[in-house]
Amino acid sequence: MLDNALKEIKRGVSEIIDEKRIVELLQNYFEKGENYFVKAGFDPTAPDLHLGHTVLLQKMALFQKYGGIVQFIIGDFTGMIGDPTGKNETRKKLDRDTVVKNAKSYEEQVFKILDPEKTQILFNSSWIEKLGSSGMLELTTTFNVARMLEREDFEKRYKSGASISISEFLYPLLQGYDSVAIKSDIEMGGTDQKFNLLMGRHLQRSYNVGKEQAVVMMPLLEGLDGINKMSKSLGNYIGVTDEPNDMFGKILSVSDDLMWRYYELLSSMSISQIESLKQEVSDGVIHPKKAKENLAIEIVTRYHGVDLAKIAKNEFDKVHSKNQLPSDIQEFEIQDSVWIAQALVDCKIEPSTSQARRDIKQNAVSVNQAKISDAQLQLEIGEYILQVGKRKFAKLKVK
RNA sequence: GGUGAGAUACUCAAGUGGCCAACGAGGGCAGACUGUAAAUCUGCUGGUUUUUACCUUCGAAGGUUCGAAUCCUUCUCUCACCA
Repeated sequence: MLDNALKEIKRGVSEIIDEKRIVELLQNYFEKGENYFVKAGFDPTAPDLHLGHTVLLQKMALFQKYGGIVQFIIGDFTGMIGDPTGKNETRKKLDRDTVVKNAKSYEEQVFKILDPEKTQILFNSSWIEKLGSSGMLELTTTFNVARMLEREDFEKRYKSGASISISEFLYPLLQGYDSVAIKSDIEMGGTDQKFNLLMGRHLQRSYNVGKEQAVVMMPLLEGLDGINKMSKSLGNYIGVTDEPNDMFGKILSVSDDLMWRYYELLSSMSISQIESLKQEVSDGVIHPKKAKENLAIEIVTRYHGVDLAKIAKNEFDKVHSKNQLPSDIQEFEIQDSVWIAQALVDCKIEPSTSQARRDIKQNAVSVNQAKISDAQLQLEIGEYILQVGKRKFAKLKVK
């Protein structure tokens, strides 16, 4: 029982610090039914979760299955500083309404994975603001600059002479102080958070909390490009609120290699099942596309339900495999006859008439399923299906 | 505080009076090929129904010039070295 739980927990993790402690917690749960706290911190802005975040969330959900109470911390105070990356400037404090609104939005997304019954949503301003200036000062005495500079990001910037703001030193300290305030038993985060996560242990010791949190680090999921980590700013992400069709298409567009990575970190299939699937694919028994489809269905089902997932699959086959039109095309209406390039812009499938001209020249534009080559074409009164490339469609009615 | 260097399109980065809507790379888009991809090859990548043309763009504002991303002045911001 315990062995199995531990094995499940260790799946896909990149590093665990103080595994003994986790075993202890699990043991207490199995023997005495005791719960424990699992902490994870999130930025208060833009609650737009993508599958990269869900790697962490799914692991948190697993802890919930084995007695963990998740402490979901919204860093509304630390958000003002911003996690040091060198680029972040001090940000404005979000007003209460915005914070509350963002928190709501987090809940909607997060509870697709986490069990609401076993989740506490907490705001770190509620205890950090109580610290006051003397408390803050006390906090700074627990650590020294030399060690702070060990943090990879600081070290690089220090060596290269780039600027490091004093306030940035406060970020790891305050985030670590969260662990003191809420007495977490385990803290979870991405591998890039190692320094901050360890800070929690350090501060729990300094403040005599009576326990030191174990740390579980999850790898950063690669984005659709297969190279960079998944992030919104790089545009290589699959959002948990993406439409079923988009979500399905994005997963299917992932490379074959990356597919296995996604299987490991996102699928609920066991490692051994994945291994045998992998074998079957390399033996040619199962087509890689089939394997990818199954993954896509599993993930879309998780966020949208089985019915929409099936529809998304059919839709994808229709458009990409059979080259038919999607069933749901946006419709537009225009008065009088229009120039084709202008029509494409008006239907929002081209950004400018210049771009439209180029695409027509490149044989990328179809009207009613037939490629066109005349950039001067006028659309007279009637109904048209316009298409640019493989993915952009619009239905146009000219009156 | 002093001295020096720099700011060019989505990003990096050439260009130092006209041949510049601006080399090159990455990214993106499109075509071919596919399994949906990836890889590969090819084309495009500021805007505009004057498309072998016109308009706007090289940190900002002025100026010199027939002509400025390029020269001059001021300003803003970044960076380096010294104190």
